[in-house]
Amino acid sequence: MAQQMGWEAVEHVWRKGPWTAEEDRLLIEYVKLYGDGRWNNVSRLAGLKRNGKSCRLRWVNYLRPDLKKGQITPHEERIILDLHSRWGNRWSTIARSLPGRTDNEIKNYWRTHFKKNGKTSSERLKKSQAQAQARLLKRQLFQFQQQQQQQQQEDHIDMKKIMSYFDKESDDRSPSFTQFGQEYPSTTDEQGFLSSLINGYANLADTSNEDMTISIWDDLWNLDDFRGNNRANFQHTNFY
DNA sequence: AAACCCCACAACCGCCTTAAA
DNA sequence: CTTTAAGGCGGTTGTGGGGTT
Repeated sequence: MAQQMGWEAVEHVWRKGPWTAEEDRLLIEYVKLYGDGRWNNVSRLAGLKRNGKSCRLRWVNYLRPDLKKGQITPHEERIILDLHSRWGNRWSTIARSLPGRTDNEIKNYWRTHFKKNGKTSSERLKKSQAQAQARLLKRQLFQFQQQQQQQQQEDHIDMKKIMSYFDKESDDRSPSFTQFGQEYPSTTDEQGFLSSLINGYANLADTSNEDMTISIWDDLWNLDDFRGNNRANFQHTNFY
């Protein structure tokens, strides 16, 4: 074909589509011999008619031995929801918190289980997002409280003060971190993040759907854990 | 039985960043 | 400093299997 058209210089017509067992075997063999990397060498050294990108993707998303097989667990799902509420579609960032899961897997999971639900039931999606947001906010507030308690209790800050701030009907909700004490979060990014959480709480508190609000906060109390060793304290911490 | 639809996930594409030459 | 190859990332599409009509 190439010769017929005078394209002798064309070296490869890369194979595309689903990988065969034989191709997988060749790729695994290549990684055994040369390590993972230099993916553009695979076709030459392993005899695979796949381009480097395709090989890398196949290895990273499917063949890597440290991949976790099987369904996403409820615990992993909560992590995905939490982190997605924090980071948005930064799938690789989210994947770093889920050992053995790939960004592609998490991305697909999110799209099929949550984004799709939004099409058929926007309420369900909103609730899911609100749940994740509320969960994250609560965690942050709890951690904040813990930190403050460790810092010599000099400011006598407690969560009731914070929550009374949130509960104000005032429009004056622009968060001022000095109200919560000093130096948390420590970076500008984190300050922005916590600021958004505070606004998020305000939105939750403003929701007109009382059932949804109750449901969201009910769910919070039923979390298995967000970190096992904090659970007991967490359950006895009244954030209202 | 066959046509159609839906879902889950694998794979590709294009763009961006990084590192090496 | 510039160029280029390689890798990484997020969005999108393709594919196969199972269920429904």
